Amino acid sequence: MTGKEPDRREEIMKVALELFAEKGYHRTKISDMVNRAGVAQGTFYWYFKSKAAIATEIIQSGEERLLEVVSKGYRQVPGTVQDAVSASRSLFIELFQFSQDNRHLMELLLKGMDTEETVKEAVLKARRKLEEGFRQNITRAIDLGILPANDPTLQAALLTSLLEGMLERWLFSEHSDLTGKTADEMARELVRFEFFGLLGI
Amino acid sequence: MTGKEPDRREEIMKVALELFAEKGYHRTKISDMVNRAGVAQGTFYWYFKSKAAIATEIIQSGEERLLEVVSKGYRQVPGTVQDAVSASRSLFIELFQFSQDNRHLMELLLKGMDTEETVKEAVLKARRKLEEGFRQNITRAIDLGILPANDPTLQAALLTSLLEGMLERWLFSEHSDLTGKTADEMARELVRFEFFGLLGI
Amino acid sequence: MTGKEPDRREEIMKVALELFAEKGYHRTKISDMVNRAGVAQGTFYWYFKSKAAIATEIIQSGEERLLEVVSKGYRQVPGTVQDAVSASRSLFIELFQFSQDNRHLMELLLKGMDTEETVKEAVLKARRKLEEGFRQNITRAIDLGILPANDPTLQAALLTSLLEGMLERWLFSEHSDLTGKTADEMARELVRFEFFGLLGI
Amino acid sequence: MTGKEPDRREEIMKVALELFAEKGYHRTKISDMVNRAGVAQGTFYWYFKSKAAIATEIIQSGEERLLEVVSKGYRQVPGTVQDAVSASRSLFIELFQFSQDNRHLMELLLKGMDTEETVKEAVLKARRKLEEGFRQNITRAIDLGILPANDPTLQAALLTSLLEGMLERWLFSEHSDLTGKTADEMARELVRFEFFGLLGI
DNA sequence: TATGAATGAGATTTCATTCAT
DNA sequence: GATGAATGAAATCTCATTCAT
Repeated sequence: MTGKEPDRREEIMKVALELFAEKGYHRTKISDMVNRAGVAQGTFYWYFKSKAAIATEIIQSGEERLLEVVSKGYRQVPGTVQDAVSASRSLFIELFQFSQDNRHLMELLLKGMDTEETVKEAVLKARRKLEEGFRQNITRAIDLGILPANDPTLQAALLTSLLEGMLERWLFSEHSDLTGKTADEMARELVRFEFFGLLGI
Repeated sequence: MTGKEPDRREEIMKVALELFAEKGYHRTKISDMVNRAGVAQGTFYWYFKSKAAIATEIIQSGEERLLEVVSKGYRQVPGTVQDAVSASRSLFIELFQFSQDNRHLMELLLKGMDTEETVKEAVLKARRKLEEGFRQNITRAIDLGILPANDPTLQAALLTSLLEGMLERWLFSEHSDLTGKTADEMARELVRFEFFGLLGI
Repeated sequence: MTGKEPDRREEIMKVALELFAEKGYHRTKISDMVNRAGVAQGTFYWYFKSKAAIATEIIQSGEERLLEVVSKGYRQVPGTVQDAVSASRSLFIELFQFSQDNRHLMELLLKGMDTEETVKEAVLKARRKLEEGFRQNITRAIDLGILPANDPTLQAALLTSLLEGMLERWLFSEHSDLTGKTADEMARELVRFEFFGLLGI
Repeated sequence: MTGKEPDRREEIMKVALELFAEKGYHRTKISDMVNRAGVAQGTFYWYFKSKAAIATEIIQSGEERLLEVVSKGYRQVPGTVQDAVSASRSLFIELFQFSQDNRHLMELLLKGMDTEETVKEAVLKARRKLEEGFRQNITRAIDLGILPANDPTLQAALLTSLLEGMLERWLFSEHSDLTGKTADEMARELVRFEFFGLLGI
């Protein structure tokens, strides 16, 4: 009544995200969600149209928050290469931190490809938007004469690949040495490679 | 006797791989496989224990062929940076070509994460082995003084991320400009970035 | 609310027991049960984990009711042989009557040996408890000096064999002359043999 | 060629009987039989029409051998009660020994009731014939004035119940104390009860 | 809003039996 | 006689979704 009672909808979304991340989309059953949320099976369908719908909604709301981070990171206009490097570094620090705070979401975004068409679409859209953000930034840097005039779409693809792959290893791969690193360290390494490649300092 | 009679086992594996790539693991039913292969439902179970079993077997046999490409690509010993660059380039050309010729397999390897535990393990194992191949090569280049002494595990992770991400975009993303490029062009761009980063020539 | 609405769970158990008795465990399909109960296939699984589970539950609840009969029959303390004979006779009358009223249950208990391990265990447990009841009674009669001091475990085995065999013939064997007899007559004959053997009056 | 080559038919029947006894009729698959017999799946159907057919045949051939034992045991004509007791005792010794030597067969006969109709019929027929043997013997003893003139059909039923139950406990029940007894001891106890009941010496 | 019982389409798997060689 | 691959009917079970209250 006062706005303090536990918001069922939020609660269900929260546990759904947890479960999707833990077990994957297909192995998560509606019954798992409602059990963990402590509500009845029917209640789920009062709040959500279907399993695909809740997944899609989770992804979309995650996408918004993710893009916010990206857009915030691109506010300053770099003047020199050094400016661009440090701008990039702070963006990636933000991104790694966001991912750490939202690891369930990131797991869904990075692995949730074998699902119903609509869910898959939502995932792809979110990832494409991220890549598009990178592309715009690269284009601007080229326009400003900071980066050489290479194909910005391609560069964005390379950069996003790098980010996605490193996030996956950092957050989810027990077999990787990266698990122990901080968001800062990860960002630093990624940016070094981004600008200078294997031969870089 | 003639070597012409249809090998049911091979046929079912071929069809299964196609379907896994087309529709994903979960949306592929045993009935889809046997219908397309033109055999009875029971025949599937004569050859394979379960759906997870056929997927695992497909992945393992793919892993072998993939690693063969990688090991072949690492035979020459580079003397200079230029040697290393061109060795890397030919390896990646091979890898992109292999992936193009085995796009279904690659789809499974790159996207098959929401599956039964055993299948997922097989996928991860294959990808880890690939990364390990890269790591060894980088280590050797550092030992030879060709690359700066950075953490080779990290570099391998960066490199594999790059490859996996670019393969995904090149082969499966209709939204990407990359679709039109040749294996050669992809390899060339990837290697440029690999060695010189965004700032490279 | 009215106590009249059909209890699905009870209904399914009732129907299942009927079918187990009519057709045997293996020839009874889940579909038979739900068809006869007039519910959907899935409903079965709302109430029971599996076919073995419903059978086990049926047997266990039957065991309880059966043992109640036995324990009730053992209340009076016999003073003479004649007391013991008539106590035994009234117990067996109860047992034959119970069996007639629960012929389906008895069929399961007497014939349900070729089933899943868990079901078989439940059947054996019920039968062992019955035999144990007999053993205690015989022991008491020996202690009271009413019966000669022979091995009570053995005597109980002999007695239970008699009961089980005669129940099987009486209830289920169309080839037997026994079918026409009443519970009273069956008990009387059994008890005569129990105490005096073939040579008895 | 020489009559020495392993008789496939016999071999399959032997393992089938083993398996029926070990696992029950339903849990025994044709594939189990042929695996253990070391022949191909198809071979089974060269020798037997069906699973039910082999079971039926096993039971029928067992029935013959069992009845032979019974008929042999009934050759002497008793003059006194003591004669009858000792004749009965030697018959039961034979029967217990036969059962020990043919425990798989007896397991099938005593427990094989939840099977296809034809198999069930074969089992029942064998058991009925045994009971009929007892009945004839009792009738004769009554005619000779050795036993009181009670209903011989009923007496036979009681006696067969006793035998079947005790066999089951002796051969197959790990929970029973009887397992350690010899065929002789079992027969002696059974005959004591048969003639004198619980009150007997 | 909330419940939880009920549904039923459909998926996987089993296995006795057949058949071409 | 013998093989073993192939069949397909049928059974069990799952689970997203609906519905009466």
